[in-house]
Amino acid sequence: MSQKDNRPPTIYDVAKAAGVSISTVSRVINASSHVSDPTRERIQDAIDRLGFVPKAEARARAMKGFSRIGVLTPFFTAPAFVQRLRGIAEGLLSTPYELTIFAVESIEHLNHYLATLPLTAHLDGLILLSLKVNDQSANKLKQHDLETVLIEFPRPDLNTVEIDDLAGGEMAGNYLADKGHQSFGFIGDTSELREYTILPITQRLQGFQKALRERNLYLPSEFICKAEYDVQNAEEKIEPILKQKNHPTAIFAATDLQALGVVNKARALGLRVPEDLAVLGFDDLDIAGYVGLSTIRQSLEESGRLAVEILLSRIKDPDRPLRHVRLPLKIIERQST
Amino acid sequence: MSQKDNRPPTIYDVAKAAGVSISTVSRVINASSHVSDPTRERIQDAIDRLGFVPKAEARARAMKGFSRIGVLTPFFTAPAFVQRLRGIAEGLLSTPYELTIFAVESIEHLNHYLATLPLTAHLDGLILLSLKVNDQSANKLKQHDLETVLIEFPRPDLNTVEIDDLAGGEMAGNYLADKGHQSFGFIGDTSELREYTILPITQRLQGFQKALRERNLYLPSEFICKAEYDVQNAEEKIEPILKQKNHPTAIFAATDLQALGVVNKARALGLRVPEDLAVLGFDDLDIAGYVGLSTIRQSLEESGRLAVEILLSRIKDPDRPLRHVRLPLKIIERQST
DNA sequence: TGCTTTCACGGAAGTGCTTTCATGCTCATA
DNA sequence: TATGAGCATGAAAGCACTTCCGTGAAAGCA
Repeated sequence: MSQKDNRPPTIYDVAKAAGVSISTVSRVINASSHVSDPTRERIQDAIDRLGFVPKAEARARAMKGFSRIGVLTPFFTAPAFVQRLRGIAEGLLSTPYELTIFAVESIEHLNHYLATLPLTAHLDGLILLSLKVNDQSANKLKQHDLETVLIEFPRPDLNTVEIDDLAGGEMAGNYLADKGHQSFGFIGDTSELREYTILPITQRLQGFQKALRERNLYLPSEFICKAEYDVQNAEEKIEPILKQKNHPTAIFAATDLQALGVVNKARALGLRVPEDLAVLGFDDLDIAGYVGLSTIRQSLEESGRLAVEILLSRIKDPDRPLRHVRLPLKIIERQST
Repeated sequence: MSQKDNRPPTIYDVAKAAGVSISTVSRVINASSHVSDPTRERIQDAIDRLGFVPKAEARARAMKGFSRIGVLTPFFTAPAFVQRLRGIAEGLLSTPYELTIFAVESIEHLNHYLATLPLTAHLDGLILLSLKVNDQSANKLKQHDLETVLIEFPRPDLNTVEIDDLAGGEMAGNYLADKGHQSFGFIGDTSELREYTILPITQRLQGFQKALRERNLYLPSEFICKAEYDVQNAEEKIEPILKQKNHPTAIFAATDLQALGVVNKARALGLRVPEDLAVLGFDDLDIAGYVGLSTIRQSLEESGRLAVEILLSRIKDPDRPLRHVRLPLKIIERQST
């Protein structure tokens, strides 16, 4: 019995017990591969037998960062956030970084997070999804050297991943006009509910109007409609418009969920989609593919992956310049137009 | 400028700034005597100025009462996991607990997590989503006193939240038979792809068959169909069945995504849903509501909330007995049946 | 004045871990 | 047969501290 008195076992004891070097033990404790199965097993065995627990303090010392990246997200009720999150998780998959999610549910909550996370959360990096960052918070982040990437919120002094909502609106207008439509409608969501998120429907609408205007087409204000970000509410709000005898023949919805509501209601009213009514969404959620909705793809997963990429590259080398990536948009034509 | 870039200051930085050796700084930090007053003051000054916090201490503090709960999930590609996660996040919202997500992508990966997380992750609790836990891993969890809740995997020695898939299948059978159907089909997913997850379609199928048998109805094996967990693949796989002249009039899909594929394909083939073909799904994903799919609700969010509740109550009082909750299922009738 | 104490302080050796680099090994390729 | 690619492994160099030991100078005592 070569037990070291009654002191807690160290990695050396484990190594000796398993007949390997401490490096190899460290490898099996951490995710690293490059350890053969039999060896790994022997080591696991020794760990269990000795009741070895790595001392957190020693680890902290030896390790560079915390291996933690945090994501601040409006409470993920919306599919768009989920898909972005998926991209983030995917990007982090082959890295040693942990993914910790902080759900934001009010603007105070957000600002509280932004004030305290850099100090107490022990993060190497932070990604914010569609959240407003004011000057004060931004300074705090920079002051504490917490690398940050903003998705879907512009800020010259922080890394950002954005899309061009105005251009997206224009694409929609041009696309529908090219299809020969003459009368249009728009449905967007009322984002006033949440002051801390931004859902830039206004810009999408402006782009849409701009494209139409340039072709001498017109979007009547009575065909502009706002609804909550939700299928059912969109169904209700669009109903009076679709019931008019000369309803628009093409509707651009600022989000896929609302586009789906429009399609549902149209069908329920006996309108054929796309023959009687073309519907174009925005986002390209998974669900758009499932139900054959034409839409403008904004590469949600990609935005997450990209944010991770930017974050990790800056963590690795803080001297890299800030990046402001604008993701391309693309019309995905399916069966609703 | 002798600034150490952006890295947090170390004891060396303080020593240099105060013009002393690190030993002396260490003495000051640890309140040891044998330091002259002027020197002590100079050092304190430097400490304050640099905002020095001993790293190990910081780490230890961070990990002390961790307030961290981890979720192991098959890489959240499937909406069902997302909804469970949503329930978990919701349950954690008003608590001081952080939510850290560990995405599992292979069985080795899972077992590695199970072997090392109890040691190094500093978690107060762990929730596993639809993941297989073997005896060895379970022992490890218990041995390290890591409170654990399993969702959708049965184990008498750990807390569990489950549903009764067999009963769910029976509900489907009874429901469709009550509607007067005489000929049935089934589509389920091939979960062989991922040995680490469990998608208990077999039981759903068995329950379905059982209910039908008890009414002297029959599910022909040529109408049992397996597809990947995916809308498009379901569309493809169900096509030959729907094309037969006496195709079934009711199809039970073991998951909503596949149900949706069936509905899509049926419509594409000119069949009316539900007049010519009734389709019943399983899960009640958000999307089921969006597209009017009848389904069997398994309260995905609720499973997450419940898991959190169980976990927190056991963390608070480890003497509470293990819990094995079985969530009720409910038929949600919409437009596809 | 000479000698021991005392005490502030620096040097350097641990501490328990991670990580980089070097090495030998086995296969597959030229 | 030479070559190298890939991988499991060990040796050793950190990491950010603590602590032990030793030194020189001031202080105390005769």
